Amino acid sequence: MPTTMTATATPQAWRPQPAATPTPPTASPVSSDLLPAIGPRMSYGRDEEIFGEGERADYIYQVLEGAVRTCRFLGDGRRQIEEFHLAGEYFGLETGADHTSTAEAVGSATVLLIRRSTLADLASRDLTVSGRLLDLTMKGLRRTQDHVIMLGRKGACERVAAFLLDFAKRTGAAGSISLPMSRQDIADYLGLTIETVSRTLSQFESEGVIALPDRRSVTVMAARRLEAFCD
Amino acid sequence: MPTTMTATATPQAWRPQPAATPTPPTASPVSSDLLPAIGPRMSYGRDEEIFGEGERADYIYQVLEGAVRTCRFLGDGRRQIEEFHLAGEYFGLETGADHTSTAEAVGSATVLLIRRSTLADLASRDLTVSGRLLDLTMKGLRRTQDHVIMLGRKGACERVAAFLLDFAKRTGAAGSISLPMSRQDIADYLGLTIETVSRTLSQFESEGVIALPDRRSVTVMAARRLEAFCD
DNA sequence: CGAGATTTTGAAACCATTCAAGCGAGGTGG
DNA sequence: CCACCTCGCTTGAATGGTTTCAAAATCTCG
Repeated sequence: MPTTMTATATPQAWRPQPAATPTPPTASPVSSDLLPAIGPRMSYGRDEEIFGEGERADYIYQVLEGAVRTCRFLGDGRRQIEEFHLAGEYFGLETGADHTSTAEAVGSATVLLIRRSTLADLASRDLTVSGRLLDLTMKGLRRTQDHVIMLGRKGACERVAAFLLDFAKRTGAAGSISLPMSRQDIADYLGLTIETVSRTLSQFESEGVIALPDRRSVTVMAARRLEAFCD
Repeated sequence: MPTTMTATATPQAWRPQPAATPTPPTASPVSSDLLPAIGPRMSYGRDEEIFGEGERADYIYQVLEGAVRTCRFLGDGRRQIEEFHLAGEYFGLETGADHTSTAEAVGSATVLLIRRSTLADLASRDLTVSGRLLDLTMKGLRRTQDHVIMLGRKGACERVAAFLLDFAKRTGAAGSISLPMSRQDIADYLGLTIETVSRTLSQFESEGVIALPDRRSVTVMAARRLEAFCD
């Protein structure tokens, strides 16, 4: 399956080097709502890289605004998005010294940086922190396992339906979903091609299961019927 | 891709109810080499269930002998194996109250049971334990992410090649690999059908990359060439 | 309004699956 | 001990879902 060329022509389309400069760390520390840690903020523009695979992992991150995608690349450019991280969610936790994935802003995004050494320090004193960290990691593992069964055993319709429902649930959008990511992002998350994603959405629309008001919105008309596609 | 019926005819073939009775917990506690925890042992026969999805997760487990598979099922019987756990490895860690996967013995297997409450207790006192637990979980997450990119973006040859190399590496088998699992297990791990796995192995053999002395053995003749298939 | 990028749609090709048959090892009973 | 049966695996042929290739349509933004 020498699959998907992730991008059309220019790599910059989906893996752009920071042409726009990231907002430098602000002095104003903001306390995180989940971990009692503080740190600087950073803002990124659409498709900007937050960290790259192989870079040193000195921080972990929490999304404050926007959405972030973590992904990995195969030698020939094939891309697999591991997860979309929405406001409030954490990403960039590593067990080793380096990042094993790349993180990029899906649209404009602001993230909170938490120094790993600070966190380790904190966790060694406060049991709730280390517990929270473990819980967070396990929840991530669970989600990734869901991803595995989807990619391993589900067809295109099931994948797209599951994606829409999951996204609706996570954003708390009752009915109308606003998608921050492109079709290519969705395809690379679902292990499909952009064409298949588009066709599947069109099919759902023609069946009256969803409506597609514009390119970045999906209205769920019949959640029940969508669920029936999931498995 | 209304895929793979996991089993041929009888569900018992791959999800047999314990006809053979599991060995009841032994009185002799055995200390674990990784976590300073002790507990009873249990032995299981081929394809016997260790715990089922939805059951209460009172223990975590370490493989002492043999191999264990953790998997999940879709409504229509499709199966996805999440991981094969070999001697020394842990499985069954959960963040919630219940197991989210099913665990079964691949062949005969012996496992060490570690009571979750005991472990939690231990972790709350000993920082090395809680750290070890987090590390373990993160390593599991990393492996699952590897699984995701494989299922999402790799073709059949790449999957089988990667599986063989990973298994060889984990068992420390230089050259000759002894597979405890069936072709169906491999297929359900790789998100393929049994026929595709078989064909791919035959192809590798005909190309001189591997040899297949018997059904449960693989000899890697040209590791370098096998690696080239991986991505 | 025009140019480029993204998305949709169509047709053809391809890879993996499905369906089906044959092979071979292991176990059982005569 | 061998015939016979079963089960797992292999192999072949046909089908089909997804991808690939190509082009039209739509949106975005200067």
